[in-house]
Amino acid sequence: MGEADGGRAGRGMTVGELARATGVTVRALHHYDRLGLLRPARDRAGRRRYGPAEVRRLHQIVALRSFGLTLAEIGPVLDGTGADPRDLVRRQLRRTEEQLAALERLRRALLELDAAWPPAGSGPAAGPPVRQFIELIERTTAMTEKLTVEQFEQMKRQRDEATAALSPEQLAAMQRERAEQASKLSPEELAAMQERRRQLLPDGIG
Amino acid sequence: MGEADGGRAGRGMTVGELARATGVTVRALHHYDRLGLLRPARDRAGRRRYGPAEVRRLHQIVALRSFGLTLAEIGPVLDGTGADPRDLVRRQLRRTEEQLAALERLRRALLELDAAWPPAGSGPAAGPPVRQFIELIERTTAMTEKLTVEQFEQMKRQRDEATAALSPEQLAAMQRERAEQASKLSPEELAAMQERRRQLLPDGIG
DNA sequence: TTGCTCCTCACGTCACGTGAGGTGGC
DNA sequence: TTGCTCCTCACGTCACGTGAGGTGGC
Repeated sequence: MGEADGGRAGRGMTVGELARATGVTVRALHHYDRLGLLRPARDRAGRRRYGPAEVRRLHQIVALRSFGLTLAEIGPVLDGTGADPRDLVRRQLRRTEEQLAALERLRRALLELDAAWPPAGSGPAAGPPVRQFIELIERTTAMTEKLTVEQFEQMKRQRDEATAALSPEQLAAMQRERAEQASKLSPEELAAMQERRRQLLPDGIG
Repeated sequence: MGEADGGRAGRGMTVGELARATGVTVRALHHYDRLGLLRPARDRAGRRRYGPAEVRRLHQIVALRSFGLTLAEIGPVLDGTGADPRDLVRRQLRRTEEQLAALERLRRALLELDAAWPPAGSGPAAGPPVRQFIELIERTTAMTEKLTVEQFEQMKRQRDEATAALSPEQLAAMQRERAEQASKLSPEELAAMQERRRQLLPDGIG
């Protein structure tokens, strides 16, 4: 037995066959081979031949990768020489939750930005949208350091100029949008934003 | 005027100074320079000198980066030659929400995995934790393709072997954990999991 | 002989980190 | 003269994608 299959399958699948069967690209399989993560046998012509054991290992690799492990972590785990898998799972969980928290902050900031946008139909008098965009971001973003007095004055001047260029209708629309945006935030979030702004003011102002 | 400041500040800040002032690393500033994103003047010795305009631009870069824009996107935006910023914000929002959805699926999977863990105090008879880990993952993971009959038989055999190696107490504990895990899922999620498993079965089985 | 698959370099991606080796101003 | 900061290469990161140029089996 072992030759009853015609000899071809007995030597295992080629990269292309395995790639088609699993959805993992040929290049990825080359990559895993080079890393020593998944080393198939070679036929006389030097081509990779994947047997059942390698196929199984590939499925494991794909599974572990889908759980967010790096390739460097996967090798030791599969060989049983890595850390306690349960710790690994919990570490992954912590990593994931940190990323989730960061993404949720980003999402909230983008929503704020979108909501604070000047009204759409305000015409060409609204000025170049790019400048408004930048200013909006500078106003929305929490800067890491306290503003200098000059920076503060400059921002004020620019804001005043921008405001002066708006029609009364636009001003009203902006105020409405701001109020609407504020209504979406919890009291705690509102307080946090105001505190953030306060802390950005140079000493002796506000 | 312009020389009243002593000449030094008049030529702007050095990279090191700017780095210390903003928290952006010297290497990053070099990087932005090379990309053409933030090109300071040079003094006679060839050193970078950042004036107020460059400092301001840096703040804008940092702000846009914090919103998830790539450096390649930031340049055009700041120069006003990019796409409509509002579209950009909304695209970012969509990207972010997709990433959030993916991370939430991952989190849920990791929680399932952690909850399905064999009891801790079950002693050395529980077998090498790594093997259990792998099996657990193979059972938990949604594979992309239908299992072959042989794969299915192999999985069954392995599961039976693993089960046979467990003490009655361990078996009971595992069943309890599974029930507990199931109770955390909504009826829809449970149905989806069962459907997923059904679809993995080879034709003619189950 | 023509396709098809396979092979091995080797550069590119993204936003820098991290030396390596050398120079100029206080 | 000693530090300190600055400079420009240039490789490394992470998991491959994407050609480039060549070979072997049906």
